Amino acid sequence: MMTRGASSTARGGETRSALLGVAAGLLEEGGMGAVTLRAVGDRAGVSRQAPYNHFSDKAALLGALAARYLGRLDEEMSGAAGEAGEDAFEALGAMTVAYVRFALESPSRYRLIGREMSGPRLEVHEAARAVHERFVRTVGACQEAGELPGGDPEELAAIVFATTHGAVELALSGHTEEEKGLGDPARLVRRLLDRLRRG
Amino acid sequence: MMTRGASSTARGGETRSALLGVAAGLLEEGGMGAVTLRAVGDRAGVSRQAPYNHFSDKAALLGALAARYLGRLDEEMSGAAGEAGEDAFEALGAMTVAYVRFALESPSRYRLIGREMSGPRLEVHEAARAVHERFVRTVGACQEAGELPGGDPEELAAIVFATTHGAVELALSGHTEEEKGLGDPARLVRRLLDRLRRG
DNA sequence: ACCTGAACACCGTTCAAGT
DNA sequence: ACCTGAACACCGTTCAAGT
Repeated sequence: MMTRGASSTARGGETRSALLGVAAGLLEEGGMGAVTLRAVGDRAGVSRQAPYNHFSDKAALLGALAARYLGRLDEEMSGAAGEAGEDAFEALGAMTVAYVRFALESPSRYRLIGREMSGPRLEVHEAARAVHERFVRTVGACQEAGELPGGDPEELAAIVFATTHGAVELALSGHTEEEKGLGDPARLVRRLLDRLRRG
Repeated sequence: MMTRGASSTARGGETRSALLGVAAGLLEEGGMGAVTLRAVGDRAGVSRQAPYNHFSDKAALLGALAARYLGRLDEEMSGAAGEAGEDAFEALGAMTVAYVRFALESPSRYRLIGREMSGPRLEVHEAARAVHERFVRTVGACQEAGELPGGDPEELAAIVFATTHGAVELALSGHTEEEKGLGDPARLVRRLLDRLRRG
């Protein structure tokens, strides 16, 4: 029994979350083009105007979705680093693997994040910042453990992150030589890390 | 005097090229959202249906535009490498600088290219291949000159290219620390090259 | 071969009105 | 506070018809 006015829909951010879930489903099933406010409303079982009660416009909904995805990415990176054990270098490697897996699991999802990252929405940038800082901390730990060369950890982390992101983009656009294993972004990043370690 | 039927518009791919030019103008002025087939037709002084006589649909026009941009990027990279002189390492650096400049000069243009690169259009992939191969050749020259460590030039080029692309993305999304100079992708790539050379 | 003008289906967004 | 239903402006695309 519910305490105040039973209703199959709405109340207390319930529909808001449902709308985001529906949008995520549409995105991962049919790509960016399938994410339509009308389709979101239909599948959520509400009217066309209803989404506007929870998001100021479509861009706001997409921003909220991207932020949610970034939160999940951060969790998965954190989990992967934890499972990798104590060695900082292995933790960094596991993080990049988790990042790559997250991206390849659903390119549409990854593209949405990329799209929103160059937008102005605050929640997106805050969520991205968490991921970025995790990279910097782990790279710093590698340097302290003597597993990566010194210098500004921000700079080294930027290089590692840029390469990871770039390698994913290369893989998603099919511009990598499969037979050489360059099609696997995780492997490419690992090669970079190995080269940096030796240097 | 024209030889066969004077006309201020059309004939022999003239309008096709004009449509592409108009689309480029709209893109660089107002971003992706401003590129509308209707707006293209209007500004080119033709009807709404006219663009369909030259492109099967909007995606085809965007693909052609991306391919044209990639051609220009390749030319600018080639020019920059030439001006850098004989040293292969300097040529590689100049190429990455040209790449970064091209991207930052017009983010909308760069984003269109990125968008189309993960699409299926052949002309886009061929144009991208030229840029990619230029990177590989120059990296190979650096290795032969002993200015970069050995190993598969494809792999090393992929790392350099991925980092360049990733650094640009970082800069465009504002996730770089300006005060440390990490906001400049060219500088970040230079740091990577220096680290690889020393290694 | 290339063009115009009208039409269709679809989308984001807003308004007026209900509870 | 949250919802529905109708409407408006805009877009990609197609059709019928002209030269």
